[in-house]
Amino acid sequence: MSKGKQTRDHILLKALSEASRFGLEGLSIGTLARDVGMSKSGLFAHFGSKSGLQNSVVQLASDLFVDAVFRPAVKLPPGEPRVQAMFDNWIAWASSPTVPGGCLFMSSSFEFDDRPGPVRDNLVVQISQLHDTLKRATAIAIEEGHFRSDLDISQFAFQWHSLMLGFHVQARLFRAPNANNVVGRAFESLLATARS
Amino acid sequence: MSKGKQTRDHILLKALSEASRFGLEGLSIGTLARDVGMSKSGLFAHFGSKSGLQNSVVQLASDLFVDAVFRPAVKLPPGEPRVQAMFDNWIAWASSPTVPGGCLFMSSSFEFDDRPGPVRDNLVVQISQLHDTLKRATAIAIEEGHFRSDLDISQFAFQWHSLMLGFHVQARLFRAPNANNVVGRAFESLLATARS
DNA sequence: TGACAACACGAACGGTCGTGCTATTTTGAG
DNA sequence: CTCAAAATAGCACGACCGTTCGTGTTGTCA
Repeated sequence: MSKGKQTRDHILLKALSEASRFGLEGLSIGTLARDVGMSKSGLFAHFGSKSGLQNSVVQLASDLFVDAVFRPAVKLPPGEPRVQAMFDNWIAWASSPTVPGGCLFMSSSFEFDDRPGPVRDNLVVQISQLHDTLKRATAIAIEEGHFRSDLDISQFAFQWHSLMLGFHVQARLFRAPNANNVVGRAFESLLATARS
Repeated sequence: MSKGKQTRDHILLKALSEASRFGLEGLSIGTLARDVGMSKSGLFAHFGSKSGLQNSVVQLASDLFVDAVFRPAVKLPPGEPRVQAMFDNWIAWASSPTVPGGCLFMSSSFEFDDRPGPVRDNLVVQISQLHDTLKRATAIAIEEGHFRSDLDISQFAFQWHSLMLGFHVQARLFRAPNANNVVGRAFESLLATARS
């Protein structure tokens, strides 16, 4: 890997960490440059603009999310085991030191819902893909006979996604120590209504 | 009402509108002053600091929320009717022109979860009260015999709250036209699991 | 090793940020 | 009508914002 890509990756990892805490808009090129120990202009040249930096962070977040949440899950038997693994991995990812402020897609969903532009567009694409993967996993669980055949897939994915948002609020805003248990029980009861 | 209070209220209403779109941190004293047609320093004097302005906006949001969501609901018969009314009113509030960016507490929960300070503290208090009111309404529905006596109140409130967050994402990020229907069905199915 | 591209730097730009001051205007009570 | 108090404006500040430019330094490959 060339020197440039190495630096770029180093910057982005730090930027993702910052963005998870203070938002994508909270990213500051000057502060970020100081944190990684280089000049503002040197860092800036890697991305061309602030929105370029933000989009790169979103891309990295997406890649790491897939690696941490989805990819390990598909190694398990199809159907409910995969669904359960995706849920568990997602919770674990949201508590990973890579994103000390929690899953970037959770906070960014609210930060950019009313900020038109390329970053918002990119976020919508990435989060839609995420949401679609949830639906696909649900569909497979139906095919495998684990879930009811008349289960509404969109409805299930929506409730699943909602629970993850609720978890974020309990864990990060309220700092509730039992947030993991609460969301776990809620998901289990969601599973119960879905089983055949 | 004195002239000062009048101006203050006018400022805060506009500030709430802005904050619902771009976040409490996205508020800018200069921009806000231009919008309401007064000088930066004149506006500033009303709040003493930016966090003073932010806290005042949170307070206003809380007052208006109670007026729009909770107060009309308690005029209904206690129990499930009130729960249902709170849900409906909350959805309506999130689409009200007063908050063109949606319910402020939804977005602020994610914006300030990692920003220590007086604004975060204030938000935690207000949103906790909100959450407690959900729990109280649930408890009453149990007392009235509408809900199962062994229903876990915290669990119910958590799932309720989560659905509202999910609704925000569907409606505002994805701009899903059927967001109201989706969340409505989800809440109905949540009610179904809670009934005795 | 020499040459060229890739990379990083420092300085500066026009703006906006929140926040102090001091004046001036406006308000409302006696 | 008067006059103190309240409200607003004007101006300036230091800091930081994203961005541009010209120049040096460093890595990469022939």
